[in-house]
Amino acid sequence: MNRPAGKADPVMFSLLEAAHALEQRLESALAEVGLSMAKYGVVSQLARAGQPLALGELATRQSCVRSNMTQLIDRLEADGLVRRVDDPGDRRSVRAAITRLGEERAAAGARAMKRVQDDFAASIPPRDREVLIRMLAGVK
Amino acid sequence: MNRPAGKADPVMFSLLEAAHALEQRLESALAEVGLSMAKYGVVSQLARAGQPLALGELATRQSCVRSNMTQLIDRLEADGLVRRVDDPGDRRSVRAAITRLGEERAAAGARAMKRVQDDFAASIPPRDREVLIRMLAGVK
DNA sequence: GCGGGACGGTTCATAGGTGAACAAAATATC
DNA sequence: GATATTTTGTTCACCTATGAACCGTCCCGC
Repeated sequence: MNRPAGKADPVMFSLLEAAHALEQRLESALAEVGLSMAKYGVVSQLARAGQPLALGELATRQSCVRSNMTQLIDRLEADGLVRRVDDPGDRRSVRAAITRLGEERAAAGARAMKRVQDDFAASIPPRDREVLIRMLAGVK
Repeated sequence: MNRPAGKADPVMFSLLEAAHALEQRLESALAEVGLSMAKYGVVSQLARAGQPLALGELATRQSCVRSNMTQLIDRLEADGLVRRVDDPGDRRSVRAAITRLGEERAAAGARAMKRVQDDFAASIPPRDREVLIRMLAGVK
């Protein structure tokens, strides 16, 4: 994202840089199957749910605001990965239904994610794993 | 950023979540002095440089593309924290000069950053510090 | 000296994110 | 049952970021 620069304590910035590098790797792995992190989040959520989900529900699950989900679903709909469907039980609500193509992309995306993840796991010495988990939990 | 969700390996996502939480804390600490991470990066760079810097140079230092710096400087100029000045030696070049107000904000931003940083450092057991540094370096 | 790159900044389209304001619909509350 | 409140999605304005296209300027090689 940016270079806060300066001498500063290197640990915090190392953490931010490492996370950023990791995000870049995930983004480019997903890009190969025509997805972004944001889009993958939604289609994988829908694929796992096995049924259409309300936009507000999706926003909650992806921890973002509703207006963001509106736009994201606009783009996913334009990509043909998702369809907006009415909720017969609540006329305010709009639900997102995954398409066949969306399911295929979600599956391909999951494989791409797994490759990066395995790669990452392999770069962490098993001995250090617990230490890392413990420290990261403390940051939240 | 988003919730990749699923069971998945928790370590990678813990790292991403921790970094995200940290970024949020930095953003809100800076927001109290009217800055964002992006803006702080530029004004602190200029304050440290002690002289106007070319936009391309700033973009390189902040690791972003030049078009992004153009817009960021637009906003900083609107905020009155920075001024565009000509480079007498190269008529293509545009340099950013920090204003008095910009210097004040940079200083206030640095204090805000330091608070978060100290807070973060305190949450890392000194014993684990080296382990964390080593692992994060391996992720790059 | 001049023609062709290389370089520097801007503009535009696109993507992803936020928060405020809004209309329509669903619920409470009385 | 009529009124007030909450909830839902959208729209809008804004911020940050990228990459392509563009234009003016600089500089190199000939």
